[in-house]
Amino acid sequence: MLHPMGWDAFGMPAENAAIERKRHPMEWTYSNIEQMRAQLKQLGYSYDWSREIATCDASYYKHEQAMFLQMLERGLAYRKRAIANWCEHCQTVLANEQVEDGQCWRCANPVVMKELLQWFIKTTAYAQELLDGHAKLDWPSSVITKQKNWIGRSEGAEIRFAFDQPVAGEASFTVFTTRPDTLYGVTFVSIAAEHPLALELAKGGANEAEVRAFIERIRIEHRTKRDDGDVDKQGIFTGRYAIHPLTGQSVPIWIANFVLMDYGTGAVMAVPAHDERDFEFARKYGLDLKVVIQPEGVAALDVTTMKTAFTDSGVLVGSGAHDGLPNEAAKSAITAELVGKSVGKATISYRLRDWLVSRQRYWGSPIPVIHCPTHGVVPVPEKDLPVLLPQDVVITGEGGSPLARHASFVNTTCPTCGEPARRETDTFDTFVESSWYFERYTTPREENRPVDPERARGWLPVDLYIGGEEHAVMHLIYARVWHYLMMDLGYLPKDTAREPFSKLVCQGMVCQEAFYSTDPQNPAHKTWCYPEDMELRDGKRFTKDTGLELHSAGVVKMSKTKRNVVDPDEVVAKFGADAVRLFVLFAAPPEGQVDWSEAGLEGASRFLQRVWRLVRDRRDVLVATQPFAGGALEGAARDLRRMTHRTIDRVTRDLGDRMQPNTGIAAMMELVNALYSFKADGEVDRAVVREAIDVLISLLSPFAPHIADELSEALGGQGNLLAKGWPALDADALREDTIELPVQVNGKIRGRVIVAPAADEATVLAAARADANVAVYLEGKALKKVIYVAGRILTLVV
RNA sequence: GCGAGGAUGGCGGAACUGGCAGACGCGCUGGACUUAGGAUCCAGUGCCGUAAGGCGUACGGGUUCAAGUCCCGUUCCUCGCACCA
Repeated sequence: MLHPMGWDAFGMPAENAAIERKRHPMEWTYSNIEQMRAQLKQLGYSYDWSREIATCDASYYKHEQAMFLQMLERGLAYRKRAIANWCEHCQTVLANEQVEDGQCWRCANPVVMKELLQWFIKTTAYAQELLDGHAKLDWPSSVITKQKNWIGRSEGAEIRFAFDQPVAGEASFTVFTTRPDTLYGVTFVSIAAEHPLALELAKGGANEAEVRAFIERIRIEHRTKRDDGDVDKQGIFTGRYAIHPLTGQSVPIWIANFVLMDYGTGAVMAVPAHDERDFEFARKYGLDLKVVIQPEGVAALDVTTMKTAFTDSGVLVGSGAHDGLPNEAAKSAITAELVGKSVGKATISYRLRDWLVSRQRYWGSPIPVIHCPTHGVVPVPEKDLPVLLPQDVVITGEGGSPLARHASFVNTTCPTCGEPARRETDTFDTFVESSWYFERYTTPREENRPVDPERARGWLPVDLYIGGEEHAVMHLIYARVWHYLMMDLGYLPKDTAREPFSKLVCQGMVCQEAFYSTDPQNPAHKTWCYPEDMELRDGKRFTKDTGLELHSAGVVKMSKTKRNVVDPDEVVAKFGADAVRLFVLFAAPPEGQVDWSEAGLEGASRFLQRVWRLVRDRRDVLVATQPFAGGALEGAARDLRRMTHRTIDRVTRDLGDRMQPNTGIAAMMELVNALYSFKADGEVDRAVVREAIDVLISLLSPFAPHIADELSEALGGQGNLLAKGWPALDADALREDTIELPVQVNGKIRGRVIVAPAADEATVLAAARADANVAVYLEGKALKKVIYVAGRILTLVV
């Protein structure tokens, strides 16, 4: 088993700390690692620290630089212009979550959309494989669904429309549609403002200036306002027409703000009678509608009275030879007609975009390319890797990337011609590091390649991957793609498991109620308050320092920002690592959220103390007693031993396939309760108790390793408990002589009878009739039906 | 709007394939021991009822001898996507 730990250490938190605290990201990062490593060790996790990695170490990131160069060579990574959030004041690109109400999170200046040359990895090449791979995965269905939506496969057709006259040398353009069945209902076409031909269409026309202004406005507004969801539909007529590929009619070409350039072909055929967006647009601008699908069994649609587009299924009308066809069948029929006339074809479109991996930031792995005035983009030769991130920089957060101002980093020579050249100053998105760290864990000290292929294949795939559901799409898509890429680039053998994560469990967060106060001068600004800085007055909470009233933000994920955190060092000092571990495991099933509670923690601690006293109070007797070795038992001793072995069974399954440690802990608590109730009387009884306690200690050790080791030693155990192995289940001990069987009459429990577990129906029925209370309900009635589920229930119907 | 998941005592949660709803813990109530108890131990704790008994797994219906579990509809909550043609 491989149970490694490491540090995803590049990225914004360190860079922000550098800006705010005037500390170097490297120093800040490594001091955090030190502290967190100590905390994890204190909690007693069984990590293999010999495999520890930190992604900000050049010995790690140099391999992703090498892999990226391979991708570049094979065309799986490339550079193109793309639109990004840009703060003019800070001269930097912002992530979407750094844009607040259209303003920069740091300087509150407006954020604009700017086109920059950016680096991409071709995730779209794997769109279909990402979907097909889902069949092999034992993952939560919610995660699979999210990935499917993210990838967004849709089947449809590409259809070529000719221009009335060539535009910039082009005779035609192509649209993508999922509704070829509505093709005869096209009354206009819409193209994106970013479409290369958008401006060309208007050139020389009467309203060229207007169209130009419209395009400029939409290009800037387009993305920033998309978050609002409900942006008004806007468009402008280009003055030009397209020729319908089947009817030959002329339809006007519009530019519309809701058409996206980076999906499909950036142009759509508009069928306002059968598409909500086109309907809204057509009504706004007074464009024609044409009905080509009629619903069956209701009044015919009338374009003059329609209040909404008709998007359900029906039968084709006004569609030439296709009239009368159900619209589903018409999709392929019309596509076939298009193919026959060489003006279209069936195609599949995906929402998934290529992965933008460049960031104009300091704290990340440099992208290993050089820009030469003569030779353009030149990869850094592999022998020159890694491109080290320079340490001697000043980070202010303003004026763009510090790397761009670092002369000795930027100024270099072209590997091809040796002339002066400029080094790329963008760094990788941190999702790059997290996309292959699990591969690296298999052989973390390989010097000259990312992994040792044979050994990596041996370890992979990851049998059980545990992570938060927030990684459902981005990380878990990128990591799958990177694994495919490593296989396809030859870093892993061809027979390596194609999917990197077999089973995925999304664990819940640790949560606690968070409180904030608002400044009367500036009510929008929340100041979060630590629990120790609060005081209670008249049932309300106030801050100790400013005296402002506090408001609850509810029970939310612990975060330093919201100050609803607990210091692991403090709780470990107070309750011990074992109690903390036990509490977290007991409070909820793994996928559920844990609400932090001091009372719950005390409960866990109380249980451990109960176990401790159980051993301490009987220590001398226990040490002098050998555990029960087998043989006949009766009465309470037999019951206790059955309980012991049932607990082995339950805990084993709860830690295994069921993956429900909370119920396993409950089982151990029941065993402890039974041990407290048991009165040991005589040698055999004591042997059974000794066995039960030995078992309890072993079962407890994965949950509370420190106390388990301590107790084992107190009872004369030698060495590590782990070496002793897991307790063996004695199936014989589980057997019961008699059971209490509930008896129902007409669906209600009316009595219980004591019978042998395998008693036959006649015996059980006789016993039931003999039960006084059952007899009351059977009195004077004919027995219509008897249902006997052996070992479970007897139901009588009268 | 679309998609996914969920709703069980005062609280966190159990209940494995339809078969005794509420395991275990927290909290609460009473008692014991104690100078003391926020330690420990014992008892109780879904709701109504003195009891017998009745009612109970968001709400309304259905299938079944039997439903927290299966089916249909409704409400609410959480998450994701949100002009993707």
